[in-house]
Amino acid sequence: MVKNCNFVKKLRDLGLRPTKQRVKMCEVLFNREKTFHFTINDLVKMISEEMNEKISLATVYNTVHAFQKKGYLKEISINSDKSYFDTNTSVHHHFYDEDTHQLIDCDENDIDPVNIKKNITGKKINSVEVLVKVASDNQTQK
Amino acid sequence: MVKNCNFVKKLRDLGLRPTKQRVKMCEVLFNREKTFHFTINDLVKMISEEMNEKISLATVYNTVHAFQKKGYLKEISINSDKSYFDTNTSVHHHFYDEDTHQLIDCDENDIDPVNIKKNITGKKINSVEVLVKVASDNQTQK
DNA sequence: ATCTAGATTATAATAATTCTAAACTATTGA
DNA sequence: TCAATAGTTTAGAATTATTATAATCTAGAT
Repeated sequence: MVKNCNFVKKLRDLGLRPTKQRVKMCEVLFNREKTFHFTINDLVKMISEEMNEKISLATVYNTVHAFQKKGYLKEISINSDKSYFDTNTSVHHHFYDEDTHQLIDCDENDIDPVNIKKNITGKKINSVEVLVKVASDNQTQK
Repeated sequence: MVKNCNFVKKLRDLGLRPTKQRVKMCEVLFNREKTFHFTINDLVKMISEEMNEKISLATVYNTVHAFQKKGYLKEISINSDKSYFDTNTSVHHHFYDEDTHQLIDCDENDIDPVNIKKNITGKKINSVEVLVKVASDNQTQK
């Protein structure tokens, strides 16, 4: 458990002003045992459930993007009508359940390191993401 | 090069009525040497350039989704404001250039097979996609 | 305490996609 | 061959996620 004052420090270290909205969002996102996945909509709901006052939608977007840019959140590559974010910023991969639209973390034991043998001149690799799409075994392919 | 009549047969085999819109879209998508990536918007442009009459946007969406469902097109998992499709339906992976927003195919020599050691009970693996995000080497991380 | 750059906010704007319901057409079978 | 019909196409409206705007507010510096 990280205390509020630590979020203030953390935000300062990232070069972000520790406004009360940002600190609150840190609490909601990072003050927990386990990392998790969320959409902006999920987050807005979580915030309104844990708060008296609300945070404007625009601020939620701005702050999530600011956190992402600073490497404090990760965006996950799924083709979806909405964006998914992950509070687990370590290198790891995902299963995506096409029936329930749920994301499941892989840990390092689930997938062997991916060996990239191609490289593109003048470009550096920023990330390597594996997405394993799964669906119910018994249903016909939809 | 596949001739039109073959697209008619192909569509029938897939259980899709060979309407003139669908045949036209087959020509635009599959009547070429190389596979390629596109967004709906790209495709609409390509169609209008290659045709006198236009195909309604709704039909383009419907048909792309029908082709995808039948395995005649693949959707690529990128987080983006728009969906990317691929006429190459074989198992292969992608580089994504974050500077230019271009997708580049990997062939089987570029990335070793991904070894998935986890399995989720009752679920079967539908696809395994690797996305390698690259960006200019000399620029500061944005 | 005051100033100011950076943040927050409500709302409008944008853009991709889906929905709707009417018109159209490929196929079936009489 | 032709009418019936189920499946398609269509224009436009509706929906949804996201971004832009511009006024107000505030954290941090002086």
